[in-house]
Amino acid sequence: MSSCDSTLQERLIRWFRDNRRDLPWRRTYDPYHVWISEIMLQQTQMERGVTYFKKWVARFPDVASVAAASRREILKYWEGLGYYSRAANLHRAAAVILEEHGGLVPCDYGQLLKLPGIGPYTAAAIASVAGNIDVAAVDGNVLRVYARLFDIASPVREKEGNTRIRKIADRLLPGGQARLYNQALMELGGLVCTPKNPDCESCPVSGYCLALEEGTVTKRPVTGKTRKTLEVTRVAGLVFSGENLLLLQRKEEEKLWAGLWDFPGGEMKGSWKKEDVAEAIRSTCGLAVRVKEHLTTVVHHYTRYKITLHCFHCELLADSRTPVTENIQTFCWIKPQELADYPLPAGARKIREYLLTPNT
DNA sequence: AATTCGGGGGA
DNA sequence: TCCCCAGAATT
Repeated sequence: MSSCDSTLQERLIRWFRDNRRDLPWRRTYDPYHVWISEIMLQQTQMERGVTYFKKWVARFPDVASVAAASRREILKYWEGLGYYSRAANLHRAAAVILEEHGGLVPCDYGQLLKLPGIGPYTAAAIASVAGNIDVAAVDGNVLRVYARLFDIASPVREKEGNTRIRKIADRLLPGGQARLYNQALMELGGLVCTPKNPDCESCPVSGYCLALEEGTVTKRPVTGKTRKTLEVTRVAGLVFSGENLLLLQRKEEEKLWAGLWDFPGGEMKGSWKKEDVAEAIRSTCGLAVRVKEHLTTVVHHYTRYKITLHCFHCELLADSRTPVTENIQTFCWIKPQELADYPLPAGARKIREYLLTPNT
């Protein structure tokens, strides 16, 4: 349009200066803070990320404190945030940073990329936001903003569209201002150029937006095909031996909920009865139990799964022995109140709430 | 290139 | 219900 009296970059940066959210890591841009925030914000919405970030830095003020902590405590501070491999990789990376970088998070793109859990986006984000290094950081927000600004008709998550946008991002990056410009793009995507109901009226660069001009804003970005929801049935046993409750730790090698603690049980195919629950517990940890009453059923969703988790009160049979650790990392017998000390997956957390909430 | 990994929020 | 979120690692 003809009313552009300043560049796209100037407008975005000015808008960012005036409208940016007051986020904790934006106070000093400490590389350690930026690193933690970027890992936490992967596939995670800002508000949740900020909550976890504040708790995290209060307990772990620097790289050395992360490296010195136990995996269990690391996971406890990650509990509920999901994608737990992020926490494991963060823990491993802290050891590398302590050993090879003197405990200081590097701001070099290549060095960052070598660290566990840091890919192309996160390396670029830390280098530019913490170090103001000239490198474009392309996340989901940036894909969306550029797909609209340039009316990109090819799917942004596939090679052609993705490559086009990355070239645009490299070309438009204003030298010496990567810290402000990259954040401005992402902030615009988060506050104005949102997936649904974008607020084009208050967009500082609407005069540059081809999709707005073509009337295709709601069609951009083009996304790939979606998959349908899968329903999964799981069972969990609260196995009591007197006052003590059995809790298992999942193996570090597990893909799902690695290293987290959980109740014995597992996925059930097709129909199932109490005998199947007992068998699931036996196959998990080798214990023989009597399945007593059904206690509660919790439902939770993640990605494209809908998990229905049935929970049963179980009693350890007198002739049963100690748990077998072939399929688990380890186990412990605890008082129900001590469940608060262990990092649990969402389903088990809901069972914990059920157990620890009076009158239910 | 396609899958998998959690969980919550918003429409 | 479906899609999205400051993606990375694996297959």
